[in-house]
Amino acid sequence: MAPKVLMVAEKPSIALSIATALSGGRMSTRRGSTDVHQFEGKFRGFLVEYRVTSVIGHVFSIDFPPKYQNWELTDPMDLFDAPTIKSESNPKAHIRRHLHQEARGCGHLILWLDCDREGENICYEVLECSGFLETEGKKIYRARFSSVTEKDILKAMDNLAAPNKDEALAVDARQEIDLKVGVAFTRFQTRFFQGRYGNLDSRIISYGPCQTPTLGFCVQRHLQITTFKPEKFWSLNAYIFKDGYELQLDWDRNKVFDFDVAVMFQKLVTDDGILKISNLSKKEETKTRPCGLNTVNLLKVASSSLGFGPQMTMQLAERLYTQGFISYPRTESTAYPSSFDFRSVLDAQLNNPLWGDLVRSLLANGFHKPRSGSDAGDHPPITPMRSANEDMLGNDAWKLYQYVCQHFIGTVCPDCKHIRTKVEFACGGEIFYCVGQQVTAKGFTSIMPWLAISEKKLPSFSKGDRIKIPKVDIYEGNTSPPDYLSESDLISLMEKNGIGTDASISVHINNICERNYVQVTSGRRLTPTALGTTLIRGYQCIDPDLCLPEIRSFIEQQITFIAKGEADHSRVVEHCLQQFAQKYSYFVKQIENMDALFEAQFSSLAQSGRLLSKCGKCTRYMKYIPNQPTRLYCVTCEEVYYLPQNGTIKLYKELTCPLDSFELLLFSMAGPDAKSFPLCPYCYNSPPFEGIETLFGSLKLGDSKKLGKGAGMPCFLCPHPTCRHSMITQGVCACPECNGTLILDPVSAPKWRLYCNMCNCIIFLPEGAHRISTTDKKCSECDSTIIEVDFNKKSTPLKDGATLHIGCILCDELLHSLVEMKHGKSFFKRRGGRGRGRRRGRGRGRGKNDDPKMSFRDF
DNA sequence: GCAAGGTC
Repeated sequence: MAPKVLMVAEKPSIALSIATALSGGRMSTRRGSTDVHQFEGKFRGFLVEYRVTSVIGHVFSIDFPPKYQNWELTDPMDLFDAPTIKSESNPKAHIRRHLHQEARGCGHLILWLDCDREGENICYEVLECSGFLETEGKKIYRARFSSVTEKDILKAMDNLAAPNKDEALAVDARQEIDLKVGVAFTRFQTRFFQGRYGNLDSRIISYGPCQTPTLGFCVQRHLQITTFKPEKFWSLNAYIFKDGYELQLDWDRNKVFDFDVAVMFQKLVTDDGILKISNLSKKEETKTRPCGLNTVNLLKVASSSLGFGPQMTMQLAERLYTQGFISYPRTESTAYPSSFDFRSVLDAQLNNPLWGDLVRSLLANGFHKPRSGSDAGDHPPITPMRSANEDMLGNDAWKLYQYVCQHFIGTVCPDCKHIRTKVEFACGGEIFYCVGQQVTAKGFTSIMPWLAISEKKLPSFSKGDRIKIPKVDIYEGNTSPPDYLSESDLISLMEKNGIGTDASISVHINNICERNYVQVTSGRRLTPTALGTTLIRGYQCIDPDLCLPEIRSFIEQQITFIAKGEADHSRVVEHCLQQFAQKYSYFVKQIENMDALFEAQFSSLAQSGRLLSKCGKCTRYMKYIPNQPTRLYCVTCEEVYYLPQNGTIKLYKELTCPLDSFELLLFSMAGPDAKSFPLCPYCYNSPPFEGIETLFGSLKLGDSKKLGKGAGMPCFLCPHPTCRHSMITQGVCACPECNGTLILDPVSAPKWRLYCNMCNCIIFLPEGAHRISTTDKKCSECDSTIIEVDFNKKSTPLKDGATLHIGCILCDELLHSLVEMKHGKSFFKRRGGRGRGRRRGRGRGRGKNDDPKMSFRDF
């Protein structure tokens, strides 16, 4: 059997290109987590079976172990020294399993990951999954390629190298530093400010080495605008009449800031009264055609000309790419590889009704190669692939596609040529001028008309001409502040300062919008909110480094030492984290300074909200703060009680919680089939239990997510992960002892307890009860309400959907006779010896029954 | 619930 060679690319499309190039299109494709292309071919002189597949970006992502996931119990400072774990980024895709399976039986592995640091890091993720590192005799190769053309792929196959561990480690370092710094600061400031002010409407107050400097740019501009002091200025406008029309001349000094000086110059000019043409220049200028389109430029144009935000642009571009209309949309490069086939790209556009003619003439008369740009070694510039029309793509995607086409055609068009004429006039020692423009060759501007040169004709002048000045006006103006940063300006700043990458710039901008730090206003300009501004001003007064772009470049520079093999990975990480931990600790100490700014900006809880329900501690009414996060604030106790979000809240039957005397509330979820449930604000905010034995084993903190399917719905009411409170339809009935109201203990699951709010009687229900409701039946013995209990299938020997009807909680003997199941079988064994006259105990005491399952009180 | 980076 032929030896097997496995090849792994970063994304399915590259795997396909590689397989097609190496097999000449003669391969078979197997579906899997990602497609596997198989074919036979030569490798180092031997006939082998190739398998080409891919990952989908990073296989793993980094996080903290579960122990550190609880915000309440983890000091963010400890995160700097915490261990980290890597888990599959997308467990559902089963990439790890896929690679492991495909690697079986393969003696050679060729890594075709993108040729950048991230790609190098993914190489080692692939190595880990494939088991290639552990097995002796298996060969690992790294293909280095700058494009996925057949030529480049074959060249890479002839020059296989080894993966670069240092570059991979540099990425590991960045991941760990970003995680620890971001999460520590985010948790601290979120917990500090969250709920502290009434009109502070953000649930998460995040911090990150990319998003925060991005916000910093927007706020910096905002501060320039708000602190701007307009200044008066004056300028001279000279007018002449020539060839029958009036022409305004510009003043060489542009403007002066002293009115008397302006008047003096005006006098000098009017006293002279004659303009002499002192200089006349005429030269041909070139406006060069564009170079290839990269992601950043696409985002800028889409925002400024098409009105699409970066997030939307990337979504549209992604769709156009997966449908084969454009090439890969995440690229830094503006230069095409030398072997690029421009002709076939143009061929695909021949039938376009808008630019087909232009393309035809370019193909017939020869076209230019694009202006040389920069080759980042990642992917070629964004280029149209298949031809399309508006009906195929839909309005927005069509606009973006159209731009990509126009830009591409522009890159292969001639440059635009124009003649610029400048006439200079001297008068009274001052110089005035006017400029004319005449286009001689439209070049690429015919397909990109928004870049066209506007023509301006001038009358004919000759050097030495003397012209009488009819009037010289003084124009008075005010200097004006700059406008808010446009998205396009911000993208430029981010690119210039190395914030984010082609793939992540849009995410950072989206982040600061979603976190309510900035708002997109007309013309896609970014206006910081009070929260955004206050945060940045806060960093500026505690530690300005925290919001400067240098914080990113510092990390990049440090990890570059690792990538170049100049420094040890763990020492660099340790050094960086030590510095950030120091910054963190200083920030925590100084947070009061930031809080002072918040206090000035936001209203205190005592000033906001309306009175809603009574506090169980001081019995006074607490305030309901409707701004997110919605919460109650007790002005007397100065305590905050968070409420479930995204719904409405009102008093619940004026009942109080038996555990803490807080008034119960009724929460109704939003939406058409909104559910409602009662809750106690105090219990809802109580810390969760740890180590409790549940239906699902011993429970640890942070386990609630793991319970997953089959565990039923988690509780909306309390933080207890196994509480099934949300499923209770009616949790109250009459107490058999005193006819008071029985209320479910909100934190007692899975052992439901009923409390009586009058006599403090406690009644335990059988374990596993997960839904409790009152019925309209009455106990014949004592006239108490009969309640109904549903059991979870996991917790009882009952069949699915079984229901246990329980009789009167007090009168034991009735219990037996009332037991029935929906599926016809009895849950309780029929036994003798129980009957009237048994002890009618109350409370927690364990009864002496033959069968412990028999009595509620035995649980 | 938190970062930034891949990719879909």
